[in-house]
Amino acid sequence: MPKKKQKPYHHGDLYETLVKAGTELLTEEGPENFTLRECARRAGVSHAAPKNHFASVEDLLSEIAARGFDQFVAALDREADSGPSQSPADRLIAMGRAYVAFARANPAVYLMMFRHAQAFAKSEHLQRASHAAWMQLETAVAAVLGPGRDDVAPRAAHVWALVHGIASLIIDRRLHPSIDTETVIAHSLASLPAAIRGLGPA
Amino acid sequence: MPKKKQKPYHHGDLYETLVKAGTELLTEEGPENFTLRECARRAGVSHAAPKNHFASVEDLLSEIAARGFDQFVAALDREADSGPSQSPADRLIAMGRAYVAFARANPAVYLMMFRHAQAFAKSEHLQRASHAAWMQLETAVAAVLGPGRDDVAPRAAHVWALVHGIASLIIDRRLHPSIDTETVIAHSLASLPAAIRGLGPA
DNA sequence: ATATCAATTTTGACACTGTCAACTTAATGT
DNA sequence: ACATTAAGTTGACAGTGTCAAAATTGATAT
Repeated sequence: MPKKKQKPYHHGDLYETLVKAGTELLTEEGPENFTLRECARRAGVSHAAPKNHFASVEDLLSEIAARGFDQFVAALDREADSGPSQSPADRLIAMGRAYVAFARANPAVYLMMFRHAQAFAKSEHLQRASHAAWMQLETAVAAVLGPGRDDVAPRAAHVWALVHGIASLIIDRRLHPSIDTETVIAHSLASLPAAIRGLGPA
Repeated sequence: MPKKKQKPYHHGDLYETLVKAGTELLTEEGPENFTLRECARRAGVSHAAPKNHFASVEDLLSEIAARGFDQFVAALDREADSGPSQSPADRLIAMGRAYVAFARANPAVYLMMFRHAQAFAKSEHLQRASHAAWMQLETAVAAVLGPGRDDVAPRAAHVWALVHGIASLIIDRRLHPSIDTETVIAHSLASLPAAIRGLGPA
């Protein structure tokens, strides 16, 4: 668990500086080239200085991921209500579009946000922020389903899986270049409301 | 590009031994703890011996991923025709179930199969095997859609995104423990045929 | 104001890693 | 039989995360 921000001593505010430098390094050089020592270099301190604020490199990445979730939730909230229509289905689709857009705009941070569970267990901030994102999704899905449904959670998981899958395939460049990304996003999201409502007792 | 398998010299067949040792190391210790030197150790050779067969650690991982794709395609083919029904929709759902099952059974290898695009460009085997998996999916989706559709590719991408998303969320333990995994899989896959067919000119 | 004290940072070290060059060993072809 | 080439070993280099000890800095108490 990273220490809480204290009063600035020598450096000023190394904790925040490291988070900022780390985020920049991550987005500029990619997750593969992320290095704690390079973060320290960019922050202008020695290689072992981060130890006082982050017990390990994982802790720094967890904090970066947690802040990614904060921005993520804010972005989805913003976009959900920005469209012309206000129907729950349209809101859900708008959120899905914002979800994928966020992932494409911040691929490296997005990857950190959805890494192995191990990092999640150790960071309170990350757990909290991640939970907030889930609640946001569950609420939107519940609105589409209407009252009296007992399967909100699995349906929300369905939505999450689809948008997460689209985002992941795009980020990792798994889709063949001949496939139009925007079409995939539009078609897939459009089918979502009907898909989660279910098609009767078939 | 890794060299082709030759006749055994000193070791016997180090190429194959390294692939096997690497796969075991990957599944036993996870991607984070994968090390070329540990592969060499397990193969009983010196730390630099792999250099003769794999120019870099990425090349070994690419070969492991390529073989994962081979098994993957075989497993999906097997499962697609194993069910009682033979309708295209049921076949697609069976393939989806097999997809997720494979990912859960081989999480580490699965991750390597869908990692950075960079590795894909360098390995012919990986490119070929990955392409075969895509063709397999496109064929199954085309059967569900029926003839005369010009949107097979984006619909196939939709299917891929959903199953990849489900598999990824499960592997990374992102779903809350209170959510029943099997229900999510069953519900999500069940909605797939109707979702990709589209719901008419709504 | 000065001395104390604790938080912060630096220095140096350790055990790792991937990769490379040079050397040694083994197998093959002629 | 011997030269050639492939395969494996040894040793090195730069770089990493983490740790312990030392040094430095700012705040605090006297």
